[in-house]
Amino acid sequence: MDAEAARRPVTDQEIYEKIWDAIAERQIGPGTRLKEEQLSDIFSVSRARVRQVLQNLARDGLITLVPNRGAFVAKPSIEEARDVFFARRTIEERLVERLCSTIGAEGIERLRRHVDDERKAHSGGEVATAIRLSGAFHLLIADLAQSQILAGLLRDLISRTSLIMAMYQQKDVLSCGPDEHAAIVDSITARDAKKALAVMHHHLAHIENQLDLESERVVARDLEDILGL
Amino acid sequence: MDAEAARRPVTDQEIYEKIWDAIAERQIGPGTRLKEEQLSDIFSVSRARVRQVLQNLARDGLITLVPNRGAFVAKPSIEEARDVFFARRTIEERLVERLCSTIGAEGIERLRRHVDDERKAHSGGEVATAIRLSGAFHLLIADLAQSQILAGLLRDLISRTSLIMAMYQQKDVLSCGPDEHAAIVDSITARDAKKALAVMHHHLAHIENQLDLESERVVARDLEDILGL
DNA sequence: TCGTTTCATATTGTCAACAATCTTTGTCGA
DNA sequence: TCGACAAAGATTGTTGACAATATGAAACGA
Repeated sequence: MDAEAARRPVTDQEIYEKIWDAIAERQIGPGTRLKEEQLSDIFSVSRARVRQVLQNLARDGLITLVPNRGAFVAKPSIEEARDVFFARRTIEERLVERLCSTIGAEGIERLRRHVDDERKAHSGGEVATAIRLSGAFHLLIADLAQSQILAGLLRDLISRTSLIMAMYQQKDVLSCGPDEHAAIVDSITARDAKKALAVMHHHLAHIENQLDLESERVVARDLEDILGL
Repeated sequence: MDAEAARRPVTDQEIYEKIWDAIAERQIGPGTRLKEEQLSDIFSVSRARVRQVLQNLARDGLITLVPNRGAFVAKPSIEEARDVFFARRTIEERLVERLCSTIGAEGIERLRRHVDDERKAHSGGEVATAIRLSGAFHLLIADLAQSQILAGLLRDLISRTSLIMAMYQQKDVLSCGPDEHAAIVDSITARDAKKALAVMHHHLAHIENQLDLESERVVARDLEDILGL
Protein backbone atom coordinates (compact mmCIF):
# COMPACT_ATOMS: atom_id res chain seq x y z
CA MET A 1 0.00 0.00 0.00
CA ASP A 2 2.72 2.41 0.98
CA ALA A 3 4.62 1.36 -2.12
CA GLU A 4 1.61 2.39 -4.15
CA ALA A 5 1.50 5.72 -2.40
CA ALA A 6 5.13 6.29 -3.26
CA ARG A 7 4.61 5.28 -6.87
CA ARG A 8 1.57 7.32 -7.75
CA PRO A 9 2.48 10.99 -7.75
CA VAL A 10 0.36 13.04 -5.41
CA THR A 11 -1.44 15.97 -6.99
CA ASP A 12 -1.23 19.47 -5.58
CA GLN A 13 -4.92 19.42 -4.84
CA GLU A 14 -4.61 16.29 -2.72
CA ILE A 15 -1.95 17.97 -0.62
CA TYR A 16 -4.09 21.06 -0.34
CA GLU A 17 -7.12 19.11 0.83
CA LYS A 18 -5.09 17.03 3.28
CA ILE A 19 -3.86 20.14 5.02
CA TRP A 20 -7.26 21.79 4.72
CA ASP A 21 -8.90 18.82 6.41
CA ALA A 22 -6.34 18.78 9.18
CA ILE A 23 -7.01 22.44 9.90
CA ALA A 24 -10.79 22.17 9.65
CA GLU A 25 -10.82 19.13 11.91
CA ARG A 26 -8.88 21.08 14.53
CA GLN A 27 -5.90 18.77 14.33
CA ILE A 28 -3.49 21.53 13.48
CA GLY A 29 -3.93 24.44 15.84
CA PRO A 30 -3.88 28.08 14.75
CA GLY A 31 -0.41 29.56 14.85
CA THR A 32 1.29 26.25 14.11
CA ARG A 33 4.28 26.65 11.87
CA LEU A 34 4.33 24.67 8.66
CA LYS A 35 7.86 24.09 7.47
CA GLU A 36 8.33 23.48 3.79
CA GLU A 37 10.84 20.67 4.12
CA GLN A 38 8.71 18.96 6.75
CA LEU A 39 5.74 18.92 4.41
CA SER A 40 7.81 17.87 1.41
CA ASP A 41 9.09 14.93 3.44
CA ILE A 42 5.63 13.92 4.56
CA PHE A 43 4.12 14.00 1.09
CA SER A 44 7.29 12.91 -0.72
CA VAL A 45 7.22 15.82 -3.11
CA SER A 46 9.64 18.59 -3.86
CA ARG A 47 9.65 21.79 -1.87
CA ALA A 48 8.63 23.75 -4.93
CA ARG A 49 5.27 22.05 -5.07
CA VAL A 50 4.73 22.40 -1.35
CA ARG A 51 5.45 26.06 -1.79
CA GLN A 52 2.78 26.34 -4.45
CA VAL A 53 0.21 24.64 -2.26
CA LEU A 54 1.11 26.96 0.60
CA GLN A 55 0.49 29.95 -1.65
CA ASN A 56 -2.95 28.60 -2.47
CA LEU A 57 -3.72 28.05 1.19
CA ALA A 58 -2.59 31.59 1.92
CA ARG A 59 -4.81 32.97 -0.82
CA ASP A 60 -7.79 31.26 0.80
CA GLY A 61 -6.88 32.73 4.16
CA LEU A 62 -6.14 29.45 5.92
CA ILE A 63 -2.49 30.16 6.52
CA THR A 64 -0.36 33.27 6.78
CA LEU A 65 2.81 33.62 4.74
CA VAL A 66 5.56 35.66 6.38
CA PRO A 67 8.49 36.55 4.10
CA ASN A 68 11.69 34.76 5.05
CA ARG A 69 9.87 33.18 7.97
CA GLY A 70 7.50 30.68 6.51
CA ALA A 71 3.89 29.59 6.76
CA PHE A 72 1.72 29.60 9.87
CA VAL A 73 -1.81 28.39 10.33
CA ALA A 74 -3.89 31.54 10.35
CA LYS A 75 -5.04 32.86 13.69
CA PRO A 76 -8.07 34.97 12.78
CA SER A 77 -8.97 37.53 15.40
CA ILE A 78 -12.53 37.83 16.56
CA GLU A 79 -12.79 41.02 14.50
CA GLU A 80 -11.71 39.17 11.38
CA ALA A 81 -14.20 36.48 12.23
CA ARG A 82 -17.04 38.97 12.40
CA ASP A 83 -15.81 40.52 9.17
CA VAL A 84 -16.03 37.18 7.44
CA PHE A 85 -19.61 36.76 8.57
CA PHE A 86 -20.44 40.28 7.45
CA ALA A 87 -19.07 39.44 4.02
CA ARG A 88 -20.96 36.17 3.93
CA ARG A 89 -24.24 37.83 4.83
CA THR A 90 -23.66 40.38 2.10
CA ILE A 91 -23.08 37.75 -0.54
CA GLU A 92 -25.41 34.99 0.54
CA GLU A 93 -28.44 37.15 1.20
CA ARG A 94 -28.17 38.40 -2.35
CA LEU A 95 -27.75 34.87 -3.64
CA VAL A 96 -30.86 33.40 -2.05
CA GLU A 97 -32.80 36.46 -3.13
CA ARG A 98 -31.79 35.83 -6.72
CA LEU A 99 -32.39 32.10 -6.41
CA CYS A 100 -36.02 32.66 -5.52
CA SER A 101 -36.70 34.04 -8.98
CA THR A 102 -34.38 31.88 -11.07
CA ILE A 103 -34.27 28.39 -9.61
CA GLY A 104 -35.88 25.48 -11.42
CA ALA A 105 -37.36 22.20 -10.26
CA GLU A 106 -34.13 20.24 -10.58
CA GLY A 107 -32.32 22.88 -8.56
CA ILE A 108 -34.77 22.50 -5.71
CA GLU A 109 -34.34 18.76 -5.92
CA ARG A 110 -30.57 19.08 -5.58
CA LEU A 111 -30.99 21.29 -2.53
CA ARG A 112 -33.36 18.84 -0.88
CA ARG A 113 -31.08 15.89 -1.49
CA HIS A 114 -28.13 17.79 -0.09
CA VAL A 115 -29.99 18.57 3.11
CA ASP A 116 -30.83 14.89 3.41
CA ASP A 117 -27.14 14.00 3.14
CA GLU A 118 -26.38 16.55 5.81
CA ARG A 119 -28.94 15.05 8.13
CA LYS A 120 -27.34 11.64 7.79
CA ALA A 121 -23.83 12.87 8.47
CA HIS A 122 -25.12 14.95 11.34
CA SER A 123 -26.93 12.16 13.11
CA GLY A 124 -24.02 9.83 12.36
CA GLY A 125 -21.70 12.06 14.32
CA GLU A 126 -19.23 12.53 11.48
CA VAL A 127 -17.95 15.94 12.48
CA ALA A 128 -15.55 16.50 9.59
CA THR A 129 -18.07 15.35 7.01
CA ALA A 130 -20.79 17.47 8.59
CA ILE A 131 -18.62 20.56 8.44
CA ARG A 132 -17.69 19.88 4.86
CA LEU A 133 -21.28 19.26 3.79
CA SER A 134 -22.46 22.30 5.66
CA GLY A 135 -20.04 24.42 3.67
CA ALA A 136 -20.99 22.60 0.50
CA PHE A 137 -24.63 23.55 1.02
CA HIS A 138 -23.77 27.21 0.89
CA LEU A 139 -21.58 26.62 -2.15
CA LEU A 140 -24.42 24.78 -3.83
CA ILE A 141 -26.60 27.82 -3.40
CA ALA A 142 -23.96 29.93 -5.08
CA ASP A 143 -23.69 27.49 -7.95
CA LEU A 144 -27.43 27.38 -8.48
CA ALA A 145 -27.61 31.17 -8.39
CA GLN A 146 -25.47 31.11 -11.51
CA SER A 147 -22.89 33.57 -10.35
CA GLN A 148 -19.51 32.00 -10.87
CA ILE A 149 -17.81 35.05 -9.42
CA LEU A 150 -19.74 35.13 -6.15
CA ALA A 151 -19.46 31.37 -5.92
CA GLY A 152 -15.69 31.65 -6.12
CA LEU A 153 -15.55 34.39 -3.54
CA LEU A 154 -17.85 32.48 -1.24
CA ARG A 155 -15.62 29.45 -1.51
CA ASP A 156 -12.82 31.44 0.10
CA LEU A 157 -15.12 32.72 2.82
CA ILE A 158 -16.35 29.25 3.65
CA SER A 159 -12.78 28.03 4.04
CA ARG A 160 -12.14 30.88 6.41
CA THR A 161 -15.34 30.10 8.28
CA SER A 162 -14.22 26.54 8.82
CA LEU A 163 -11.00 27.78 10.36
CA ILE A 164 -12.90 30.26 12.52
CA MET A 165 -15.26 27.61 13.75
CA ALA A 166 -12.30 25.37 14.50
CA MET A 167 -10.90 28.16 16.63
CA TYR A 168 -13.84 29.75 18.30
CA GLN A 169 -16.81 27.46 18.22
CA GLN A 170 -17.96 26.21 21.58
CA LYS A 171 -17.62 22.56 22.26
CA ASP A 172 -20.57 20.30 21.65
CA VAL A 173 -22.25 22.85 19.41
CA LEU A 174 -22.03 21.15 16.06
CA SER A 175 -21.72 23.64 13.18
CA CYS A 176 -24.92 24.82 11.63
CA GLY A 177 -27.49 22.12 11.98
CA PRO A 178 -29.34 20.88 8.91
CA ASP A 179 -32.67 22.24 10.16
CA GLU A 180 -31.88 25.82 9.32
CA HIS A 181 -30.69 24.75 5.93
CA ALA A 182 -33.99 23.02 5.41
CA ALA A 183 -35.80 26.23 6.32
CA ILE A 184 -33.80 28.10 3.69
CA VAL A 185 -34.71 25.53 1.08
CA ASP A 186 -38.35 25.84 2.05
CA SER A 187 -38.31 29.59 1.58
CA ILE A 188 -36.64 29.26 -1.80
CA THR A 189 -39.15 26.62 -2.85
CA ALA A 190 -41.95 29.00 -1.92
CA ARG A 191 -40.13 31.68 -3.94
CA ASP A 192 -40.47 34.02 -0.99
CA ALA A 193 -37.40 36.21 -1.53
CA LYS A 194 -37.99 38.34 1.52
CA LYS A 195 -38.29 35.39 3.83
CA ALA A 196 -35.39 33.54 2.24
CA LEU A 197 -33.20 36.56 2.79
CA ALA A 198 -34.33 36.85 6.40
CA VAL A 199 -33.81 33.16 7.10
CA MET A 200 -30.34 33.23 5.60
CA HIS A 201 -29.51 36.30 7.64
CA HIS A 202 -30.73 34.62 10.79
CA HIS A 203 -28.86 31.45 9.96
CA LEU A 204 -25.51 33.20 9.55
CA ALA A 205 -26.12 35.39 12.58
CA HIS A 206 -26.91 32.25 14.55
CA ILE A 207 -23.59 30.68 13.65
CA GLU A 208 -21.77 33.89 14.44
CA ASN A 209 -23.39 34.13 17.84
CA GLN A 210 -22.21 30.64 18.69
CA LEU A 211 -18.65 31.88 18.62
CA ASP A 212 -16.84 31.73 21.90
CA LEU A 213 -14.43 34.61 22.29
CA GLU A 214 -12.66 33.24 25.32
CA SER A 215 -11.30 29.81 24.65
CA GLU A 216 -8.25 29.89 22.43
CA ARG A 217 -7.57 26.24 22.24
CA VAL A 218 -4.19 25.60 20.75
CA VAL A 219 -3.69 22.02 19.76
CA ALA A 220 -0.11 21.41 18.71
CA ARG A 221 0.56 17.85 17.72
CA ASP A 222 3.11 16.21 15.53
CA LEU A 223 2.39 17.00 11.93
CA GLU A 224 3.53 13.64 10.65
CA ASP A 225 0.94 11.81 12.73
CA ILE A 226 -1.83 13.99 11.37
CA LEU A 227 -0.93 14.31 7.72
CA GLY A 228 0.97 11.11 7.29
CA LEU A 229 0.02 8.96 4.35
CA MET B 1 20.18 53.60 -17.39
CA ASP B 2 19.81 50.08 -18.67
CA ALA B 3 22.82 49.09 -16.60
CA GLU B 4 21.01 50.36 -13.54
CA ALA B 5 17.94 48.38 -14.45
CA ALA B 6 20.03 45.25 -14.72
CA ARG B 7 21.74 45.88 -11.40
CA ARG B 8 18.80 46.60 -9.15
CA PRO B 9 16.74 43.47 -8.73
CA VAL B 10 13.16 43.90 -9.81
CA THR B 11 10.53 42.92 -7.26
CA ASP B 12 7.70 40.56 -8.09
CA GLN B 13 5.20 43.31 -7.51
CA GLU B 14 6.87 45.55 -10.08
CA ILE B 15 6.60 42.81 -12.68
CA TYR B 16 2.98 42.24 -11.73
CA GLU B 17 2.11 45.90 -12.06
CA LYS B 18 3.98 46.27 -15.33
CA ILE B 19 1.94 43.50 -16.90
CA TRP B 20 -1.23 44.74 -15.20
CA ASP B 21 -0.71 48.19 -16.66
CA ALA B 22 -0.06 46.79 -20.10
CA ILE B 23 -3.32 44.86 -19.99
CA ALA B 24 -5.36 47.70 -18.50
CA GLU B 25 -4.00 50.14 -21.07
CA ARG B 26 -5.08 47.80 -23.82
CA GLN B 27 -1.55 47.25 -25.06
CA ILE B 28 -1.74 43.50 -24.66
CA GLY B 29 -4.90 42.17 -26.21
CA PRO B 30 -7.05 39.46 -24.66
CA GLY B 31 -5.99 35.99 -25.71
CA THR B 32 -2.36 36.97 -26.13
CA ARG B 33 -0.02 34.25 -25.05
CA LEU B 34 2.51 35.11 -22.39
CA LYS B 35 5.53 32.84 -22.59
CA GLU B 36 7.52 32.40 -19.44
CA GLU B 37 10.93 32.61 -21.07
CA GLN B 38 9.92 35.68 -23.02
CA LEU B 39 8.92 37.46 -19.83
CA SER B 40 11.97 36.29 -17.93
CA ASP B 41 14.15 37.72 -20.70
CA ILE B 42 12.31 41.03 -20.70
CA PHE B 43 12.54 41.52 -16.95
CA SER B 44 15.90 39.77 -16.54
CA VAL B 45 14.62 37.46 -13.85
CA SER B 46 14.41 33.72 -13.57
CA ARG B 47 11.48 31.81 -14.92
CA ALA B 48 10.57 30.71 -11.41
CA ARG B 49 9.71 34.23 -10.39
CA VAL B 50 7.83 34.91 -13.61
CA ARG B 51 5.84 31.80 -12.89
CA GLN B 52 4.92 33.11 -9.47
CA VAL B 53 3.77 36.42 -10.87
CA LEU B 54 1.70 34.62 -13.47
CA GLN B 55 -0.01 32.67 -10.71
CA ASN B 56 -0.91 35.91 -8.97
CA LEU B 57 -2.26 37.36 -12.19
CA ALA B 58 -4.32 34.23 -12.71
CA ARG B 59 -5.71 34.44 -9.18
CA ASP B 60 -6.91 37.96 -9.92
CA GLY B 61 -8.53 36.81 -13.13
CA LEU B 62 -6.37 38.81 -15.51
CA ILE B 63 -4.83 35.82 -17.21
CA THR B 64 -5.81 32.21 -17.71
CA LEU B 65 -3.39 29.42 -16.88
CA VAL B 66 -3.70 26.33 -19.04
CA PRO B 67 -1.75 23.29 -17.82
CA ASN B 68 1.19 22.44 -20.07
CA ARG B 69 0.14 25.22 -22.40
CA GLY B 70 0.98 28.41 -20.61
CA ALA B 71 -0.57 31.75 -19.75
CA PHE B 72 -2.99 33.74 -21.86
CA VAL B 73 -4.48 37.13 -21.24
CA ALA B 74 -8.00 36.43 -20.06
CA LYS B 75 -10.81 36.81 -22.53
CA PRO B 76 -13.86 37.35 -20.33
CA SER B 77 -17.12 36.61 -22.07
CA ILE B 78 -19.94 39.11 -21.89
CA GLU B 79 -21.65 36.80 -19.41
CA GLU B 80 -18.64 36.84 -17.15
CA ALA B 81 -18.52 40.59 -17.49
CA ARG B 82 -22.12 40.92 -16.33
CA ASP B 83 -21.40 38.51 -13.53
CA VAL B 84 -18.55 40.69 -12.33
CA PHE B 85 -20.83 43.69 -12.23
CA PHE B 86 -23.48 41.73 -10.39
CA ALA B 87 -20.91 40.82 -7.78
CA ARG B 88 -19.68 44.39 -7.56
CA ARG B 89 -23.19 45.73 -7.05
CA THR B 90 -23.75 43.15 -4.34
CA ILE B 91 -20.63 44.16 -2.46
CA GLU B 92 -20.45 47.87 -3.09
CA GLU B 93 -24.07 48.64 -2.36
CA ARG B 94 -23.62 47.07 1.03
CA LEU B 95 -20.40 48.99 1.58
CA VAL B 96 -21.79 52.45 0.91
CA GLU B 97 -24.81 51.57 3.01
CA ARG B 98 -22.55 50.77 5.92
CA LEU B 99 -20.35 53.78 5.29
CA CYS B 100 -23.27 56.13 5.78
CA SER B 101 -23.52 55.13 9.41
CA THR B 102 -19.86 54.66 10.26
CA ILE B 103 -17.77 57.17 8.35
CA GLY B 104 -16.08 60.04 10.16
CA ALA B 105 -15.02 63.51 9.12
CA GLU B 106 -11.54 62.51 8.03
CA GLY B 107 -12.97 59.71 5.93
CA ILE B 108 -15.16 62.14 4.05
CA GLU B 109 -12.15 64.37 3.55
CA ARG B 110 -10.18 61.50 2.02
CA LEU B 111 -13.02 60.75 -0.36
CA ARG B 112 -13.27 64.36 -1.45
CA ARG B 113 -9.56 64.64 -2.09
CA HIS B 114 -9.56 61.46 -4.08
CA VAL B 115 -12.34 62.71 -6.33
CA ASP B 116 -10.30 65.88 -6.86
CA ASP B 117 -7.33 63.81 -7.97
CA GLU B 118 -9.57 61.92 -10.33
CA ARG B 119 -10.83 65.13 -11.87
CA LYS B 120 -7.29 66.27 -12.58
CA ALA B 121 -6.26 63.01 -14.21
CA HIS B 122 -9.50 62.93 -16.14
CA SER B 123 -9.20 66.42 -17.59
CA GLY B 124 -5.51 65.82 -18.22
CA GLY B 125 -6.32 62.93 -20.50
CA GLU B 126 -4.20 60.41 -18.61
CA VAL B 127 -6.18 57.32 -19.47
CA ALA B 128 -4.17 54.80 -17.52
CA THR B 129 -4.03 56.99 -14.43
CA ALA B 130 -7.73 57.74 -14.67
CA ILE B 131 -8.58 54.04 -14.82
CA ARG B 132 -6.32 53.32 -11.90
CA LEU B 133 -7.72 56.13 -9.79
CA SER B 134 -11.24 55.18 -10.70
CA GLY B 135 -10.61 51.71 -9.35
CA ALA B 136 -8.84 53.15 -6.34
CA PHE B 137 -11.92 55.17 -5.46
CA HIS B 138 -13.98 52.05 -5.10
CA LEU B 139 -11.22 50.43 -3.08
CA LEU B 140 -11.07 53.47 -0.84
CA ILE B 141 -14.73 53.01 -0.07
CA ALA B 142 -14.06 49.43 0.92
CA ASP B 143 -11.18 50.50 3.14
CA LEU B 144 -13.23 53.16 4.87
CA ALA B 145 -16.08 50.71 5.39
CA GLN B 146 -13.69 48.75 7.58
CA SER B 147 -14.26 45.42 5.99
CA GLN B 148 -10.88 43.99 5.11
CA ILE B 149 -12.51 40.93 3.64
CA LEU B 150 -14.83 42.70 1.26
CA ALA B 151 -12.04 45.12 0.38
CA GLY B 152 -9.86 42.20 -0.64
CA LEU B 153 -12.60 40.61 -2.68
CA LEU B 154 -13.40 43.90 -4.33
CA ARG B 155 -9.77 44.33 -5.28
CA ASP B 156 -10.00 41.23 -7.45
CA LEU B 157 -13.24 42.38 -9.01
CA ILE B 158 -11.79 45.76 -9.87
CA SER B 159 -8.86 44.12 -11.63
CA ARG B 160 -11.29 42.07 -13.63
CA THR B 161 -13.34 45.16 -14.39
CA SER B 162 -10.30 46.89 -15.81
CA LEU B 163 -9.73 44.00 -18.18
CA ILE B 164 -13.39 43.96 -19.15
CA MET B 165 -13.36 47.65 -19.88
CA ALA B 166 -10.22 47.21 -21.93
CA MET B 167 -12.05 44.61 -23.95
CA TYR B 168 -15.57 45.85 -24.28
CA GLN B 169 -15.72 49.52 -23.54
CA GLN B 170 -16.66 51.70 -26.47
CA LYS B 171 -14.06 54.08 -27.76
CA ASP B 172 -14.07 57.64 -26.51
CA VAL B 173 -16.12 56.74 -23.46
CA LEU B 174 -13.66 57.24 -20.66
CA SER B 175 -14.26 54.87 -17.74
CA CYS B 176 -16.56 56.11 -15.04
CA GLY B 177 -16.32 59.86 -14.91
CA PRO B 178 -15.53 61.55 -11.60
CA ASP B 179 -18.96 63.20 -11.48
CA GLU B 180 -20.77 60.07 -10.44
CA HIS B 181 -18.14 59.41 -7.82
CA ALA B 182 -18.76 62.91 -6.49
CA ALA B 183 -22.46 62.13 -6.28
CA ILE B 184 -21.70 59.04 -4.24
CA VAL B 185 -19.55 61.04 -1.86
CA ASP B 186 -22.33 63.58 -1.51
CA SER B 187 -24.83 60.92 -0.54
CA ILE B 188 -22.45 59.46 2.00
CA THR B 189 -21.75 62.89 3.43
CA ALA B 190 -25.49 63.40 3.86
CA ARG B 191 -25.61 59.97 5.51
CA ASP B 192 -28.47 59.05 3.24
CA ALA B 193 -27.97 55.30 3.03
CA LYS B 194 -30.89 54.70 0.72
CA LYS B 195 -29.72 57.28 -1.77
CA ALA B 196 -26.08 56.23 -1.54
CA LEU B 197 -27.09 52.69 -2.34
CA ALA B 198 -29.18 53.84 -5.28
CA VAL B 199 -26.46 56.09 -6.64
CA MET B 200 -23.89 53.32 -6.41
CA HIS B 201 -26.26 50.95 -8.13
CA HIS B 202 -26.86 53.45 -10.89
CA HIS B 203 -23.16 54.14 -11.22
CA LEU B 204 -22.22 50.50 -11.71
CA ALA B 205 -25.18 49.90 -13.99
CA HIS B 206 -24.07 52.89 -16.01
CA ILE B 207 -20.62 51.46 -16.54
CA GLU B 208 -22.07 48.08 -17.39
CA ASN B 209 -24.36 49.60 -19.98
CA GLN B 210 -21.44 51.27 -21.67
CA LEU B 211 -20.13 47.87 -22.63
CA ASP B 212 -20.05 47.20 -26.32
CA LEU B 213 -20.75 43.56 -27.05
CA GLU B 214 -19.72 43.72 -30.68
CA SER B 215 -16.22 45.05 -31.01
CA GLU B 216 -13.64 42.50 -29.98
CA ARG B 217 -10.56 44.50 -30.63
CA VAL B 218 -7.53 42.29 -30.49
CA VAL B 219 -4.36 44.28 -30.31
CA ALA B 220 -1.38 41.99 -30.66
CA ARG B 221 1.89 43.83 -30.57
CA ASP B 222 5.39 42.82 -29.71
CA LEU B 223 5.63 42.25 -25.98
CA GLU B 224 9.16 43.56 -25.75
CA ASP B 225 8.14 46.98 -27.04
CA ILE B 226 5.36 47.25 -24.49
CA LEU B 227 6.95 45.86 -21.36
CA GLY B 228 10.56 46.68 -22.13
CA LEU B 229 12.50 48.41 -19.43
C1' DT C 1 22.75 38.05 36.89
C1' DC C 2 21.34 40.59 33.01
C1' DG C 3 21.99 42.54 28.56
C1' DT C 4 24.56 42.61 24.25
C1' DT C 5 27.20 40.84 20.54
C1' DT C 6 28.80 37.03 17.68
C1' DC C 7 28.55 32.91 15.57
C1' DA C 8 26.32 28.50 14.23
C1' DT C 9 22.20 26.49 12.66
C1' DA C 10 17.98 26.12 10.42
C1' DT C 11 14.80 27.77 7.04
C1' DT C 12 13.25 30.22 3.19
C1' DG C 13 14.30 32.46 -1.48
C1' DT C 14 16.43 31.91 -5.95
C1' DC C 15 18.31 29.79 -9.77
C1' DA C 16 19.74 26.89 -13.72
C1' DA C 17 19.55 22.33 -15.59
C1' DC C 18 16.72 18.28 -16.69
C1' DA C 19 12.29 15.74 -17.77
C1' DA C 20 7.66 15.67 -19.57
C1' DT C 21 4.36 17.47 -22.59
C1' DC C 22 2.43 19.82 -26.34
C1' DT C 23 2.65 21.98 -31.06
C1' DT C 24 4.33 22.24 -35.49
C1' DT C 25 6.46 20.71 -39.54
C1' DG C 26 7.64 17.39 -42.87
C1' DT C 27 6.81 12.97 -45.03
C1' DC C 28 4.43 9.13 -46.70
C1' DG C 29 0.51 6.77 -48.66
C1' DA C 30 -4.02 6.71 -50.66
C1' DT D 1 -4.60 16.98 -53.10
C1' DC D 2 -5.83 15.49 -48.66
C1' DG D 3 -5.30 13.05 -44.36
C1' DA D 4 -2.61 10.45 -41.09
C1' DC D 5 1.52 9.53 -38.90
C1' DA D 6 6.24 10.62 -37.12
C1' DA D 7 9.92 13.26 -35.85
C1' DA D 8 11.77 17.71 -34.39
C1' DG D 9 11.33 21.82 -31.96
C1' DA D 10 9.52 24.66 -28.49
C1' DT D 11 7.40 25.34 -23.99
C1' DT D 12 5.98 24.17 -19.55
C1' DG D 13 6.66 21.24 -15.22
C1' DT D 14 9.84 19.49 -11.79
C1' DT D 15 13.85 18.84 -9.23
C1' DG D 16 18.03 19.47 -6.47
C1' DA D 17 21.63 22.56 -5.30
C1' DC D 18 23.15 27.09 -3.84
C1' DA D 19 22.55 31.86 -1.78
C1' DA D 20 20.27 34.98 1.41
C1' DT D 21 18.03 35.62 5.65
C1' DA D 22 16.26 34.91 10.22
C1' DT D 23 16.44 32.45 14.59
C1' DG D 24 18.61 30.69 18.69
C1' DA D 25 22.64 29.66 21.50
C1' DA D 26 26.90 30.69 23.37
C1' DA D 27 30.36 33.83 24.85
C1' DC D 28 31.56 38.14 26.70
C1' DG D 29 31.33 42.41 29.46
C1' DA D 30 29.07 45.30 32.87
